[in-house]
Amino acid sequence: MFVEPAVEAVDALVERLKRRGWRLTAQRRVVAEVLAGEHVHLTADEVYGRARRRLPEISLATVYNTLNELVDMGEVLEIATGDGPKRYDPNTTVAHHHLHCVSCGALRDVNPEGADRLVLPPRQQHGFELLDVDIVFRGRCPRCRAGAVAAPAAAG
Amino acid sequence: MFVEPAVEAVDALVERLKRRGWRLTAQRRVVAEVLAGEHVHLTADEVYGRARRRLPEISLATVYNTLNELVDMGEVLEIATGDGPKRYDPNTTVAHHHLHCVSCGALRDVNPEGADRLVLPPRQQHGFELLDVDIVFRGRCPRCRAGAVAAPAAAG
DNA sequence: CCTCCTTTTTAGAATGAGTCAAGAGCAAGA
DNA sequence: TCTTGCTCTTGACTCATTCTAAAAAGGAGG
Repeated sequence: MFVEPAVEAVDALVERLKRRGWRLTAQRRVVAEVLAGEHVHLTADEVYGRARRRLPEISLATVYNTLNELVDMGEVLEIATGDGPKRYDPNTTVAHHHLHCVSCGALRDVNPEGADRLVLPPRQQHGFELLDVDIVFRGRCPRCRAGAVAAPAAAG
Repeated sequence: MFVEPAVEAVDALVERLKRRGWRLTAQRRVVAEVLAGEHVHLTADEVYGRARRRLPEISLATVYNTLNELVDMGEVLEIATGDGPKRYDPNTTVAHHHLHCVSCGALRDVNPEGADRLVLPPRQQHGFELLDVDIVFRGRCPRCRAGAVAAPAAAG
């Protein structure tokens, strides 16, 4: 039998949110569940689509509001890849980086080797206060390598 | 006397473009000069503003068209940082990465140590055909660290 | 259960970056 | 000069995202 892969993640997320005193409404729960239940990173519109299957009355504005609240709380990471809309990544507890398909925009988590040995010499910091590093590998996903024209699919 | 720092870069760029058979019009020249003459990375709108000082009739669409042509030709790199509009980086000859101010959006070139030792193990490539890697250090630039409220300045 | 007050949701308008299309303007060659 | 083919401009358009104002839903106190 098939076990939904991220039930624990969803529960943990919901737990953390409740502990913060965040009022857990039906809409917010659905958005959180959709996000945490996926192993790929969705756009706001994709979240909206999936959320509507469970809660047809939900509005796009609420999806945006909820996503932004989650981002502000540090529970979700917002990733802009340049082509197309932002994508949302619920995996903030484990440090990781990304692999991005330049053709369809799909985004996956990866943990490159050597990321911890990456340093910016003080000489090159130009007086910046450093906060963190983002590493994005760019490439073409299997689906886009196969099919000539890459229909911007739901980010496999 | 003061020597404009990037005259050579501009000339080299213009040379390469002519060699490709790209018709060098007044508008295109101005856009190329503005881009290559800056040591920071400008948004399309900033390029437009600077270009208009030299050629007041130039239109924003032409700036976008020219920037996109330069990007397609591989002469300029397009960088989307997530907050705000894309920025354009004329330095494509030397491999480099970026330092991004999360507050005002300013973008600088850097060459972190250890970037060459960064690898994505095959196990984690998920069948992607890898093209390249983008490393972005995020932080706060001196100007934004100083002034409390960061006016989105012209990317110092 | 009712009332008051706050928070959340909603629909739709508004914004901003970027693109597109149609006509006007030029440059070069016949 | 005329034609042909780029290139430029204007303004309308798209798309992602945010804003606004009003309706709805909770929750606390009576």
